[in-house]
Amino acid sequence: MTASSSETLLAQAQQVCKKKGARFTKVREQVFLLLAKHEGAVGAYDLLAQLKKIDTAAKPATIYRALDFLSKQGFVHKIESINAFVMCHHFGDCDHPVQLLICDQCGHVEEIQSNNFDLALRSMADANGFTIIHQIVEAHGHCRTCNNQ
Amino acid sequence: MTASSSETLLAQAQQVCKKKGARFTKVREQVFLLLAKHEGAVGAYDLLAQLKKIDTAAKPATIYRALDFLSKQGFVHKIESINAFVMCHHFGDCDHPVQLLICDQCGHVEEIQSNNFDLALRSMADANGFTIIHQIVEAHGHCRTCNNQ
DNA sequence: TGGTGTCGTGCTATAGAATAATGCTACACT
DNA sequence: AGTGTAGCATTATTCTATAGCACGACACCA
Repeated sequence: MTASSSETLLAQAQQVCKKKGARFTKVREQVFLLLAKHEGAVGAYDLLAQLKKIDTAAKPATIYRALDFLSKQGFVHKIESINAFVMCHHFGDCDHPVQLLICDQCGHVEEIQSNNFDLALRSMADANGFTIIHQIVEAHGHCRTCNNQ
Repeated sequence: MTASSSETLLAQAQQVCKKKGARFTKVREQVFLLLAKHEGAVGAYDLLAQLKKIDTAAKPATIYRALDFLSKQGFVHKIESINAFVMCHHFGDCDHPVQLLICDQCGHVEEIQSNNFDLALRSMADANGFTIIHQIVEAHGHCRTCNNQ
């Protein structure tokens, strides 16, 4: 993730927030940028360490609140299986359910979208009388690059 | 989960271990039984508290090692999104990928199986040159019972 | 029957992840 | 300027998970 493209992302995010009337405060922007600049997933405390470099007063709650906000806006996703966070590059129209491919070798995270997949899961749930509110789909394995080595 | 059916499960698990030459030790059995008797998901430290009643020397590592073993045998599944563990009732033939429906209201966990679903995920991964080793599919929402209330 | 290696365990400590509770502050709206 | 909501700082604490090391049990083979 280059600096310029993270600036672009930031601008987009600012637009989205403005439209929704959400307050994109300084801390939230800082955390957003840290995530945008970071290739792949980052742990909350890693982020905290980075944030502390520019804001010495930062504490765990600082990070978690920011991440909470960013998640709600759909800017970042939490990866439950590794307790880490990753920037979402499709936001704006980002209510979509998320499916993640996580490379255990290089740490790369690929976000994919499949309505079919979502439908399949929902219909299975339906058959059980179950109503889905939130779904977590995370596949671990080896990415293309690592496969070819 | 009644006592008798957990005994039945235990017997089945013992069979499986014998066949594979895996050592189903006392600690592992105790944890297995605790899980079998527990309806729904349990946290590791909850389990630890229960285990301590029959084995005062038990420590976190005791539980985690046992859970690790039981997971590898396919007897229990970890629910990544809530950091908890749940007994699998299909073992024996339990190499199957797991899909879980987790009721956020009553805590009930339903395990479902769909080869189609698995195939859909794999083909999507394939399209990205990604090889899946392990998959996590967890849907949160409301179960049939809670929906009808 | 004793030697040897592997696997399991006990134990201590510590790392890592997340939230609770409280009171203060900044900002938007009127 | 007044008021309410949302955000924030701070401290402490809870919950989750693993590292590292020494000891013991057991299987296997000679």
